[in-house]
Amino acid sequence: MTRKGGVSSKRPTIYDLARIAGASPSAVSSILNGSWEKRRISAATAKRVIRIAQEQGYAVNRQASLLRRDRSHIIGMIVPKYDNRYFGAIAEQFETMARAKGLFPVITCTQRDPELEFEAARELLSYQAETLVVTGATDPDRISELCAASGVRTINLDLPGSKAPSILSDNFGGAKDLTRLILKRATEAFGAAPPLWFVGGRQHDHNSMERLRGFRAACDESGQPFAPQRVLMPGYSPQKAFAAMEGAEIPQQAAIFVNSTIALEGVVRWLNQHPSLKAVRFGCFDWDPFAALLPQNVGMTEQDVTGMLAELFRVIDAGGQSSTAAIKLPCILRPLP
Amino acid sequence: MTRKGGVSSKRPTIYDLARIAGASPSAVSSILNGSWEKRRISAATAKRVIRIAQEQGYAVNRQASLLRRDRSHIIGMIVPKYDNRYFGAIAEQFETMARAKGLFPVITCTQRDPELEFEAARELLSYQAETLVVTGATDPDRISELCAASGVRTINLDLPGSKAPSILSDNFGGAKDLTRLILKRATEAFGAAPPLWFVGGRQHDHNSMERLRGFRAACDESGQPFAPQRVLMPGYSPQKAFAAMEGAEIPQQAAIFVNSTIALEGVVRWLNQHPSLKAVRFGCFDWDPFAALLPQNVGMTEQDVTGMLAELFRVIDAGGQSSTAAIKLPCILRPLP
DNA sequence: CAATGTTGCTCAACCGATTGAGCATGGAAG
DNA sequence: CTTCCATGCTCAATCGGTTGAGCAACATTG
Repeated sequence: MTRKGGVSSKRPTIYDLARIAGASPSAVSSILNGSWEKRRISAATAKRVIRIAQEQGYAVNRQASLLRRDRSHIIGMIVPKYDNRYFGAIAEQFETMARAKGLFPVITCTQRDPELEFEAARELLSYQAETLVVTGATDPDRISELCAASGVRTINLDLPGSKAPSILSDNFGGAKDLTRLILKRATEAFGAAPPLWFVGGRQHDHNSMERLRGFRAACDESGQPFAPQRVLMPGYSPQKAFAAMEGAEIPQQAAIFVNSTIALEGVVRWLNQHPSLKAVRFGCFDWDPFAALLPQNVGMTEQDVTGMLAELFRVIDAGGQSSTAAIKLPCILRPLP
Repeated sequence: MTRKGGVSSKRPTIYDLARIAGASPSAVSSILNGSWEKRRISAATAKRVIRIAQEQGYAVNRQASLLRRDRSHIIGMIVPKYDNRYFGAIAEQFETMARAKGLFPVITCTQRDPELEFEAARELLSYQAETLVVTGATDPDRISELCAASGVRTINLDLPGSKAPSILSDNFGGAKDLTRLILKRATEAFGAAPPLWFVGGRQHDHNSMERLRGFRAACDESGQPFAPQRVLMPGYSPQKAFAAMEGAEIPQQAAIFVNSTIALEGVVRWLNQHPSLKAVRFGCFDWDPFAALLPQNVGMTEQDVTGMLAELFRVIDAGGQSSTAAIKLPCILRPLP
């Protein structure tokens, strides 16, 4: 059996199948994509072609198929990292839900690099993605503009943007609740409210700012002084959080609001190197099953990933007429024993 | 400005650009894909077309481009899960390294569902992936056969297959080292060697079998009895590990070899509900930064993800003539204080 | 001044699937 | 015996880039 100019094997096309089956390429095409009944192809021919396709190991060429069709059903997602539970869960559930909707999910991980984010968005556009979901990007509006120019919908997940619908956690409320819990537990442990640090995140990151606002609100509410020098926002990485801890002068009786499990990695590594600080209490915005078992941890804030993704697909299903207003979902506070 | 039969805006094509620039579509194409010097297009025309492309927000249609070109540069990967550090690191580093090689990585997560694995492989074939990397699949040989029929290379990562090159951790050696460490530490803690459990993984999973073999070798070597009823392999999920622990009658002085952080989630959740077992020691095959801080944890086995991926791309660069023999990489044992 | 080479492009076929239009054939109705 | 319709297909254009072949216009060489 030879195909494609005499070279044997490799990727049969509908033309190969048509020749073998003694049918026309258009018949084969419609049989394989399911439109054969509408096109009045007999069941006998359909059965024969399907058998031959199977024998030949035929797989449609999506490039050719999508070139002609009007919809690609591709939905792209940009994520900053895979290496923590939060984004891992987002990626995994996104794939599952997209597939359940008959879409083809393509996720790409952009390491919080603004240029890579933009390049990845371009690339997904080139692949004719119909929708682009942007998570944890530095400049979502730039991506939204790029996509809008090509008529591609974008939706911001877990970050706000002014040019596209955004789905967010209630970072303010979540942080306020977590701060309250930390203060309560630390006060119980130490007999009095200890100084409270805020560690992790980025100065100009919207989520970080909102969480800091919630942190501050809880401090104010309980009459705790808010000290700007105890706010450490060195960026998202365990190393940076660790380095920031080095610079902070943390007393033996202290409490820490840790902004993300990424920062928590640095914080606990540092605390572990300073056994005199065994009494220090912390709480963390974001959830991790192992971090939840650390003895100094008083509670973790779990973001409602399933809820956010359900909301995401609701917005997608609703079509283009959705507003750019942000949808906020409450977080789940998980106090620890 | 109208394009595509009078409808305004949406996705300009090279034909639109050609019309605007007063050039031919082939000139525009070669300018935008970088082959214009070879095709003797003047720098002036090139500059003009590039400017117009930018103004119009042009992005190449990969579907059309790939249809004609002979190489797609797409490299696919199948991963079972994203929600743990091991596969998170694999996915992330794979993307980074693939991009550095000028490839377009497409990762899909298949939830350890054999049918979904196969479907995902088909799908990646349809997108003209040139290479498919299979991780954690139930039946890698079935996928290898499918791909071989289309002339697509497959490479197994972290699992052995007979139909494609495989890159593996030295599960036997890693498990033997970890078991030794667990026995040593538990003996130190209890004064005598306690009964040793093996928890996690699947009965017919190659990696689990190899680790069990290493576990057993270390038991034999140190004169510890190997008790089959203390081997619990309920499958990969925290819930299953938890349930298995419920059935096991673990004494206060015991030690556990935990096969994967996924199983560890269930094990520690269970241990946490049984405070009388505070003394129980465990070690875990796979690494996690927070699990590493749990007081009962004596050590974790880190698989050499970077090394495996370096090996993977070495095999890919070497081209088709690589053998189907397995390449084994040593694991890194990380003892904990 | 003819032959030759170089520059700067354009033409048209092609990749593989999709799809609107249309063409035989056979049976039923008038 | 014609007309009409249903059935079961095939034809050919098309999607948007890519690429080998080729063509003017001009410069250079003998």
